[in-house]
Amino acid sequence: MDFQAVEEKWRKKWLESGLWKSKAVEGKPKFFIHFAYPGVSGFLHVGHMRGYSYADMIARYKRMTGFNVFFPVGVHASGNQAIGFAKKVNQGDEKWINYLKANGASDEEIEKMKEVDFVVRYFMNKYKEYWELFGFLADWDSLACTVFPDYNKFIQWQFRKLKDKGLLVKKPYVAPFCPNCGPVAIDPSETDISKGGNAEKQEFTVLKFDTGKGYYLVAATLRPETVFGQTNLWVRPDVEYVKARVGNEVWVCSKECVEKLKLQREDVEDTGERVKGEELIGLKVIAPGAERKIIVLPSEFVDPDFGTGIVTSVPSDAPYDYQALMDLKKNKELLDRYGLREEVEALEIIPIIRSKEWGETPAKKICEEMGIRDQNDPKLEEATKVIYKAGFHTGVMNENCGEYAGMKVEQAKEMVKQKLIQEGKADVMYDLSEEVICRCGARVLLKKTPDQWFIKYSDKEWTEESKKHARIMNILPEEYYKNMPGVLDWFQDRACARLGNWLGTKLPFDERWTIEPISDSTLYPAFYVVSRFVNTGKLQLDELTDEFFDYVFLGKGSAEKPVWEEVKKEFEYWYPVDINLGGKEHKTVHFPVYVMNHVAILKPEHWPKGIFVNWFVTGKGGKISKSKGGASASPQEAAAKYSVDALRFYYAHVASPFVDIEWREGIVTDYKKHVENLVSTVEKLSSFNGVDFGIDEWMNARLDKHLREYHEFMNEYDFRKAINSVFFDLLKDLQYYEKRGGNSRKTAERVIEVLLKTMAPFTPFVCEELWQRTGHDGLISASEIPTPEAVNEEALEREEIVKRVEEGINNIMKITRVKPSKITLFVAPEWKRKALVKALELGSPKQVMSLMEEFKEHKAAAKFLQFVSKKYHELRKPLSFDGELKALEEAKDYFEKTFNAEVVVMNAGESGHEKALNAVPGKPAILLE
RNA sequence: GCAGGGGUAGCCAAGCGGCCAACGGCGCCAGGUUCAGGGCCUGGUCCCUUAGUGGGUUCGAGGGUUCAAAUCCCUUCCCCUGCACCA
Repeated sequence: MDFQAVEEKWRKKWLESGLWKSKAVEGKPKFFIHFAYPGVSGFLHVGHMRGYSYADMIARYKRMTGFNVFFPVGVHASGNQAIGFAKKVNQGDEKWINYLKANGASDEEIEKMKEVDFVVRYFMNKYKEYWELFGFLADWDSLACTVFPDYNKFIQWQFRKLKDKGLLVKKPYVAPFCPNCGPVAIDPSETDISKGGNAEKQEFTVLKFDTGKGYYLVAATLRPETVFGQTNLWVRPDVEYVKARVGNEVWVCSKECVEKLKLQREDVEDTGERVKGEELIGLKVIAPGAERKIIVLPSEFVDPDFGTGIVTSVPSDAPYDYQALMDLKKNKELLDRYGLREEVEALEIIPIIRSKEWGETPAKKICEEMGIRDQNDPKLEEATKVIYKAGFHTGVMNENCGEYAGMKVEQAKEMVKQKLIQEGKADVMYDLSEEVICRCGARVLLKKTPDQWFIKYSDKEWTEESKKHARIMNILPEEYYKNMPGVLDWFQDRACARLGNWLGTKLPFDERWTIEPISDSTLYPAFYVVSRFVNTGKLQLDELTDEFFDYVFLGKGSAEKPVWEEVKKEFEYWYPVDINLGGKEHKTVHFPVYVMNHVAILKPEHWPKGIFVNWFVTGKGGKISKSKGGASASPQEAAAKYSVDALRFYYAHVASPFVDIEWREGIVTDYKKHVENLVSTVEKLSSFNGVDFGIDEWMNARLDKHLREYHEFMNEYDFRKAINSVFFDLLKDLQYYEKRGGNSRKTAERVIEVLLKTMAPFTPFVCEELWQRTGHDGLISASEIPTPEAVNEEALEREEIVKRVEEGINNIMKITRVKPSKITLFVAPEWKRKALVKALELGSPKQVMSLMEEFKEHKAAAKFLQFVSKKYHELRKPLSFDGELKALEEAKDYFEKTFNAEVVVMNAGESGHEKALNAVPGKPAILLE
């Protein structure tokens, strides 16, 4: 079969059919599903298609089981990604342009991508193409984009609602900031930045050391509790330090530090005075907390770009300090130059914290253990981490730490810091743990915004209400359901808007601010209903007033135009959302705010009903990155290579949606074979032309069983199990059916119907094609999946007996290497059945042997009851003697043909043969001769 | 650190109190198929035993609950993910 041609054909037919269009139908059950729309972030790869495909599968299944389905899609373009892309094209960034070309962008398109608007439209259309390629029956009329004016109006309405409810607050905030681009996000995927994705914002305690000369030396530390062990200060002799006015004090620190401080507080001013590090050496200053005079010493490891450029030395607990001190003590020449020999030689380590593992002078211990060479040894970084961690969790403050003596470091840390700040001996500053460079090339620093807008997710009542609702939601997987209340509790206020030039919606009451990408994507499923009306020209942009949204979403006011009424009806029909599907990356970001915003703004009957979280497709050893990903994992290439059906089949079946899967070409190839197998199976079935006989009863019972299981599993969205039943198990059954001589046309037709319809949600193209080829009219996608008849359990059990006998004969033949000419099957006599039933009624194997009394007249009674007792939990109520006999008699021809031997069936009770005693109800004894 | 998830046979991966020596796939072994193009089918794949429905040792490690544990509880080791102006 030419899969690509078939796909093309049905894509077109589906589009023409309008099956994807959604309209409220009074009285018909509805199903609203969507996935968290992708951000404009480059081309997608096969990994992204996994989750999206799940949404389409569910939508298709629901559509084929009597639901009216709404499956809208959208694109998220807020933020600065598209801006960045346009900038790259403008700059002629070769890497980026090659990437665009490799993914099929034409020269004209690339030229046009100098415009941000075009970038957005280009990728939006691209994403839509992927979805169409994969056969989605999505409501294309509802397509929404977060930077389009209609969407903006909706978001502005939403933010006015939040503000009215007092859920927007302003407070100071410190965040990464680029001097050119404004606020940036630091995350490992490095969307906004080009370097430093793993940097963390750290809060330093700035210790102020009084020089007695009208200015302070300042040192930043992450370990304020170690102030008691300070022995000296470190400065770099070659660095020129700055005297800066901070409030009404004068601080001495590095130039870089002044720049950072300026971003974090308003009262910083460079006095223009400079002081060389050298000049500070030998100075005596008062160490805050320790309250004693310590000396300023030279060192090499101090980085003017980190902290304040001056370091307080705690050689007991800081490996760098310890090593620098040791180095200095050895360096007589240097000491003599500064005339510090005596004082430095007299410096002693002051133990202040003790821990089980590292004792009282951890820095010394670890430096010795790790064999640190000198203060420039890179291993010091690691040593510092180890000691910091151990000290923080297991450390206890020593007696020489005043009121903190005996206290755990974990506790003391914060208390010491607070006290120092209170007493005016310390302050706070923020710095990044490593260098961060913006996409534009500038250095990213931390900046304080005094009046940052936040959404007040910390609100107690709101959180509680949301948690309460989450409990009645259908959240998959189960672990996430259990986790959701915790996530909602953990979710604190979120900065929701940023200054500067970003794509997105302006805050309606303060247009300097652009709403940040997460915050403008919380209530948007509601907007899909509206966007359909806008896209089809039934609503004009200027009609999207607050009154309109109030009326449609909240039922407030009255319809100014008839179309308002219509939109409202649609909204009320489709809402709430049945499933919001998204990747696991949304677990602690999008989903909680999605729930909370619904709870805050909409009526309870419109709060979301379900969340479905899917995991990723990874490359070898990591994520397939869409920005770095090659064309090999592109949806188009994969589709051409394996067929879309094979890919969808792969997603649905290869593993649970709730685990990561590794993209392996060989595995996908297997699924392509399975699709081919589906085709050939249906072709074969079409040629069946016989009539029903015994085995058809079994085949039909199996079909019913598979159908029943299929629907059960699909209701839990367990695609893998559903497919196992209705595809893999069914094909096995079919093989067996043929082996047993089945060839009924009627049965074959039923198999075809069940197979194609149940598989249609997963492999829609090939099912549609085969449906047509087997002479059916209409779209299979628009048909109903059959529901099962009552399963004929007895027919199933009869065949199980036949299978057991066949297996038994094979076993015995193999072991004995006997090729029998006569096979005798001994059917367990009636009394054994009676005994078995009675035993099962006892409910436990314990008392089984007490039945001995009743059956003692039978020679095999003891042996049989022992067997029953032992296998108690495996045994089930047996078929009647006649039923078993019938099964074997019917299969007699089959056995004779298979084993080429005479087959005799008889009542074990009427045979004197020793083997006959082994007969068990449902499992005849076998004699080969 | 805080929060969450996980460790199952050579590998991937189901199972989550009895029907489990443990689904399925890959790999490997044997056999079949007038079979040559990343085929298909049958059987085997922890050890032993055997005219089949039997025994022993397994599900990171160590304890415990139970008539019964891969499955529940405790302790312990190891791995992964998230931690917020990122979608």
